[in-house]
Amino acid sequence: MARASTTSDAFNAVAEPRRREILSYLASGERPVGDIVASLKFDQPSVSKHLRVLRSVGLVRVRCEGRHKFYRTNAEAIRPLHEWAGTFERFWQHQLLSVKKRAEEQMSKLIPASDSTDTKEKP
Amino acid sequence: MARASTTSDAFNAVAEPRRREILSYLASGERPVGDIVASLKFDQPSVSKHLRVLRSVGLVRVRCEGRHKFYRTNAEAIRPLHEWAGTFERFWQHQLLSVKKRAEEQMSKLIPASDSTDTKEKP
DNA sequence: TTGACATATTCCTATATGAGTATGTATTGT
DNA sequence: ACAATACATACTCATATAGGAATATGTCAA
Repeated sequence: MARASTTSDAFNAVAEPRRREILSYLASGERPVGDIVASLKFDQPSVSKHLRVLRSVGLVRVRCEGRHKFYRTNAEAIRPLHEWAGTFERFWQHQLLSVKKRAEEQMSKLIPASDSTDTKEKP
Repeated sequence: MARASTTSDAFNAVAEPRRREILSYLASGERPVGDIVASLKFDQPSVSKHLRVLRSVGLVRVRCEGRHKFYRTNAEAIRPLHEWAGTFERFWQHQLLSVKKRAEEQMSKLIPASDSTDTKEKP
């Protein structure tokens, strides 16, 4: 089996760095395609194709006005990603604590008289 | 050009659903490969290959002990993903507010006498 | 209508999968 | 030494890109 389609979900869609750039660019407000091309310096067909992928998974929305199409990021669609990653937050916090604790233990070995915290000594 | 390698960064690595499952499974503590195979019901070679991808981008760590290899999720490596998605948080909050406001405006149209907030009327 | 402008689509190609199967490599127990 | 156990790697195959070039579609303006 090949890799899952880029249009299969937000995870696959944002795996492409240029699509992430486009999302960031469009986050603060809608812009016509030409602005993306001019600002990010990608080929126009490339931008169109990336937008198609992003649109297919709901990461961007379009508003047509004459010959312009205004795209904007649909931040809501990024939330599942944020939440999935967030389920690991307590683990990396735990890891940081462990690292801190080990560092402090090393400290106490090197400077046995000192406490492992940076609390001022009581005079 | 083809799609970027799955081993090019965490974004590409977690695009694969099975790899996300493995990461979640290994988040709470280290497990031997056999446990992953037994619990998630993937083929053993498939698990090994996914672990290889995850390891190459630092999403998992290994500890070898005899003929067992204990893998664990390195949550720290998921943080950049969480933070990237987090940069959109204020936008989706803004979107939710807009939706709420529009809904309330609709409400006031339907029930002109009522205020757009749920504040009790002063008697 | 005709031309200019803004976007989208098509065609091509090199490359990278992921699943399945078979096989290789350590390491342990007897 | 030998068999069993635990993982990793190699091979094949169907499929999905992403970029580049060329072209198509749609809309406005004179």
